[in-house]
Amino acid sequence: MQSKLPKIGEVAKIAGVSPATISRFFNNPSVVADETAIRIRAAVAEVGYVPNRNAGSLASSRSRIIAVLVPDIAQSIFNDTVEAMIEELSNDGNSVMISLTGSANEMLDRQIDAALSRRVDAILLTGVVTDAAIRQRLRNHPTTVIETWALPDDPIQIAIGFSHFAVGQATAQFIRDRGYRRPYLVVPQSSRAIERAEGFRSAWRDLGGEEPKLQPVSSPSHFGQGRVAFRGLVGLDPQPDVAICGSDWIAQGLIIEAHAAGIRVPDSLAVMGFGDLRLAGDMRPTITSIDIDGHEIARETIRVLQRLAAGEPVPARLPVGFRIIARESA
Amino acid sequence: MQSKLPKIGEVAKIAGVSPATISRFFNNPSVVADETAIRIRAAVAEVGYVPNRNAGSLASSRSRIIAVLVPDIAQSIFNDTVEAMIEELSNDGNSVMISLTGSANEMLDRQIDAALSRRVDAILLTGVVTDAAIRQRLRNHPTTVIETWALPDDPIQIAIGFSHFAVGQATAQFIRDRGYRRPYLVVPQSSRAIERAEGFRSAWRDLGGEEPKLQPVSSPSHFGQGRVAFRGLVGLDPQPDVAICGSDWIAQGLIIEAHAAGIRVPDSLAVMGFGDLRLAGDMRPTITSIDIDGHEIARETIRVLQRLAAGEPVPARLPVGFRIIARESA
DNA sequence: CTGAAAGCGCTTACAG
DNA sequence: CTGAAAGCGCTTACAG
Repeated sequence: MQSKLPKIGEVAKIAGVSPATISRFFNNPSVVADETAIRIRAAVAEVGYVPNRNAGSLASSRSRIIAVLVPDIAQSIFNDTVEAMIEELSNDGNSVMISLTGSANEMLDRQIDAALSRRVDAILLTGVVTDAAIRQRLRNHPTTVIETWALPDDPIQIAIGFSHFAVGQATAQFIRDRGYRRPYLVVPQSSRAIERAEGFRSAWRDLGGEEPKLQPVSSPSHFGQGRVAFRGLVGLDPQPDVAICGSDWIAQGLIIEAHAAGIRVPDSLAVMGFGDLRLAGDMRPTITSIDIDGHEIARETIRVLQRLAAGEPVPARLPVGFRIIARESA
Repeated sequence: MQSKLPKIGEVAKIAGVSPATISRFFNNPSVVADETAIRIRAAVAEVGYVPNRNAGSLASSRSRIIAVLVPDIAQSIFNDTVEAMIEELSNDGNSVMISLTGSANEMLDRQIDAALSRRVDAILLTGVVTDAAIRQRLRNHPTTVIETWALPDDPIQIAIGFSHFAVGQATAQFIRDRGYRRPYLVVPQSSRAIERAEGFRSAWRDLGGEEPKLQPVSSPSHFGQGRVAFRGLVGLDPQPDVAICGSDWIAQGLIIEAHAAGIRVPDSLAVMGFGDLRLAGDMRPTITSIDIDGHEIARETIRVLQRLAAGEPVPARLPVGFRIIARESA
C-alpha cells in the first residue's frame, strides 16, 4: 500500500514542466507540445498519477458530475434509459451520481440538496416532479435541470422526451385500426401512465368508441399485477377484447393468468404492453408494445449538455419519438 | 435565477460567527452551542446556503463519495442489492457514484481511474474481478475496496457475500431431498454461476448422483434464454426431471416454453431459479428459488465503512447467508 | 464552545 | 506552447 498519492507538482517535477502544463495535458491536451506530452505521459505512468477531480472541480467551478435522479432501479421501466445515460455520460468524461427518489418523490428535496452540494453540472430527472414548490426551487437555481421521459408544456428548464398523452392517442388509433372494440386499460397510478390513459380515452372517444373500462394498479408496476388486472377483467360484461397494460410486465403477467384460466391470447383476448422491454419480444406470444428509445434520450441529453457547456442556446422542449411495435399479442 | 451561490463566509457574517463554526454546524453539530445553532439555521435558510462538498472533500481529504461498480443495470440480478446500497449509502450521508463495467469487465480499468480521481472513500464491486492485474492494482491502493456477492478465499481487501460454491452444494442437497434424480443445469457463463454449478456437481457426486447435464447460456441471463434452455432439454435421454436455472428469469422463460410444449411444471418437469426476484413468487407456478438478502449485504457494507472510518479493524471476509425458498415449481 | 490562519490540489487568466 | 501566482470554498489542528 503506497500511503501517499502523488500530486500534480510531483509529476510536474519529474516531467520537467510546471503544474499548469500537467493540468493542460489532462484537460486540454491539444495545446501541449507533442514532445512535452511524451515526457508527461512517462511521468504520469511512473508515479501512477491520477488527478484529483474534486480539487479540479473546485478550481474550475465545473464539477463534471451529473446527478441522475430515478424513482427506483430494482425493476424500473426507465432502466434502459438510465443505463444508456450512465454509459454516455461516463464516456463523455462525467462522473454520474445516482439517487433514488421513490415513486412518490418523498425524498426529493433532500436529494436535490445532495446534488447541489456536489455542484453538479446538471440534474437529470427521470419522471416528472409534480411538487410545485420543488419545481419552483429548481427553476430558480442556476444549475441545469433536465426532465426526461416527458414533455411538459412548461418544463422546469429543459425537457427531453415524449408526450404520454400522444402515446395514448396513438395507441387508441392503433387498437381501432386492428379492429378491437372493447378496450380494458390497466393503469398504474403514476402521473405518466395516467396521462397515457387520458390520451387514449380522448382519442378513443373521438374515434367513436365507448368509454373504455379502467383498472388502476399501484405504481411502480410489476409482473404480479397481471393477476389483479386479469381478475378485474373476468367479471366484466361485455367482455373486453383487448387489455392495454401500463407496462410489459403487467402484460406478461396478464397473459400468463389468462392462459392459466384457459383464455388464449390473442385469440380470445388481445394484450398490449408498454416499454418494449426485451421480454416483450421473447414472450409467448410475443407482446405488442411501445418502444421508447432510451439511447436516443441519453444521446440527446449529452448533446444538450455539450451545447450548454459551449454557451449555445438550447430549446426548452426536445421531442424524441416512440414507436408501436406490433407483435403477436395484439 | 440567482447568479451567485452563497458561500460559507456570507452565512457566517449573517449569523455573526466565523466560517469555522458554520463548518462545525454541518459536520459536527454537537459541538455547536444551541443558541449559535439557532442563529446559523436562520442564516442558512435566509440565503439558501448549500455547502460545497467538493471543497469540503478537498479540505478534509474525505470525499464522502462511494463508487458502486456494477456490470449492468437494465436487467441485473444485483439490482435489489444495488438499490439497497444506494439507499443506505445516501442515508448515511454519502454521494453514490455509479459505473457500468459490462459483464466482461472490459472498461474496468478506466472506471477505477474515474473513481480514484474523485478520491472516493470506497469502491464497491458487485461481482468478481477476475483480471489479476486489476486485483493487484486495487490491492496496492490505499482506497478501500469491497467485493460483494462473493466470498473469495483471498479478497482484494474485504469481501461481503456468500460462497457460490456453497449455494451449489446446498441446491444439490435440496434437490436430492426432494427426490429428483436427473438434474439439468442451465449455467450462464459468468464466474459466479459457473462456481455454483461446480458446487452442485461436487455435492451431487458425493450424494451418489450421476453427472448432471449442463447447458451453458450467455451472461447476463435473461428471460429469452428459457427458450434455449428448453430446447437443450427436450432432446435428452433420459429426460431430466429438474431444471436448475442460473436465474429466475431463465426459470420463468423455461416454464413458459415447457407449458407451450404441453409439458407441465412441476408435474412432468421441476424447475428451480436463482435470485428470488419478485416474479418468482408471482409466477404460475410460483418458482422455487434462492434468496440473497441484498439489504443485508448493503447494511453490512455500511457497517464496514463506518468501522473503517472509525479506525476499527474489519475482517477480510464477511459471510451473509442465502436461503432456498421452496415454492411450487420444484 | 469558538476564531484566526494555514492548507487541501487543482485551474486559469495573464504575461511571455 | 509554457510558467508564476492567485484563487476556488471549505476543514482542522491550535489556541483560547
